[in-house]
Amino acid sequence: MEKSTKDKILDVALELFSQKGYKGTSIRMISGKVGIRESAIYNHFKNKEDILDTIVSSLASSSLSLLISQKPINEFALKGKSFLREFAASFKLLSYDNKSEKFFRFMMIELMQSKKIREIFFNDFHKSHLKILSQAFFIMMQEGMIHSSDPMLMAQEFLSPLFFYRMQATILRIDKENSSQVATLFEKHIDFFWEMISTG
Amino acid sequence: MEKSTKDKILDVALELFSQKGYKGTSIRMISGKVGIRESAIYNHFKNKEDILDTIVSSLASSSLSLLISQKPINEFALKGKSFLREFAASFKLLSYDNKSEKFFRFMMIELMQSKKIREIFFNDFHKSHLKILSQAFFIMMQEGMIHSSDPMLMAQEFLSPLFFYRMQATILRIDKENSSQVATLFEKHIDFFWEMISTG
DNA sequence: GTCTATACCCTGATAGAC
DNA sequence: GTCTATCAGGGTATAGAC
Repeated sequence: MEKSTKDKILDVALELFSQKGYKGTSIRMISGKVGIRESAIYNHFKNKEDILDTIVSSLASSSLSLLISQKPINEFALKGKSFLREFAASFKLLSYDNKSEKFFRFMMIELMQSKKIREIFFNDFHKSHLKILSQAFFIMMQEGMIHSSDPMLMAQEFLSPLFFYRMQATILRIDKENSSQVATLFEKHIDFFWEMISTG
Repeated sequence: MEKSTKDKILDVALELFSQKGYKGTSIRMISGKVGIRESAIYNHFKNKEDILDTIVSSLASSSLSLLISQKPINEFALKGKSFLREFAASFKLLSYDNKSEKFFRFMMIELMQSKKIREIFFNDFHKSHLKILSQAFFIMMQEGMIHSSDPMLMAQEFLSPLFFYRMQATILRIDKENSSQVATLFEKHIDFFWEMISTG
């Protein structure tokens, strides 16, 4: 199965967008890497923005929240520390998934420049994670598994390091520097956090 | 005291760089906002990159670490929670300082695109904060003020939310949305964190 | 679906008059 | 120190042949 030209364009565009941002990537560069002329791009996409929109709408909704929100949250929350471990593992895995990683890099570049990306970041990315986590912490509190506190604050406090460690790992890997030390922080975060909140 | 043309150029350039990034800002836009012709820019700076370098070298070293590393770290660390409160307050204040805020936005845009900015982020920004915090936590552990743990991990766990909350506040303010809810997170973070680590 | 050719705009930068 | 004039290069996009 050969990849269609359209898919090749999308792959190359995501690659370049994640390295140089939207404005820093030219139709010329995309077509050159795909192996066609600039004008041939316009047989597949209306214009440059159309390429971007296609990529964004296919990658915007976080695969993490989809993964978890399949079943009712109770089943997960009652697993306590294991739930947090699984959540963090999914989060960490995303930074090793090729497309997710590239989209994350692109999102970071555009976050301060594009309102559309900011909305995706908050709605699809951030809020959906906070919702799952705060619900889970609420249940854990009810069950007496963890100390009582504001579940939403706890969710923020739990999620922030995961985001920051992912960002650090991404940055280090750009320069092909060793990111294994940062990678261990994901697991250490779980141990540290659980140690602090658990009633055990 | 009138501002010199050179300073006007630097101010306008930082403003635009923080909104559109380095590549997205043209000499024409800068000169236009300053009120001179493109060519007049070159009487003050060798080229576009020279403008950037001047800005970066004047804003790179975080004012926060300078503020704190004046005195030996012991004096601060022994204050326990108050030290953390002061640290977070300085961190929060930076996001309300006009130039610091603009430089932060610029740094976020360029983090995935420029190796130079990545080095500044890690060396001037991140590592210096981690060093201060880990030293402070180490002292607090010795004094029995907080539970024993890995001081560097604790520093990472303490700093990550501060960074993430600052980033959220910055993003919200771009769209002129209400950031007061995020602003309270800085203080809540201190209470939450201290509650967890203190032996009291 | 891809090509050549072309239109037109924006970019950073320089030369030389004032 | 600022201006006008000018340049080469790269940007998006379209028309029309194959």
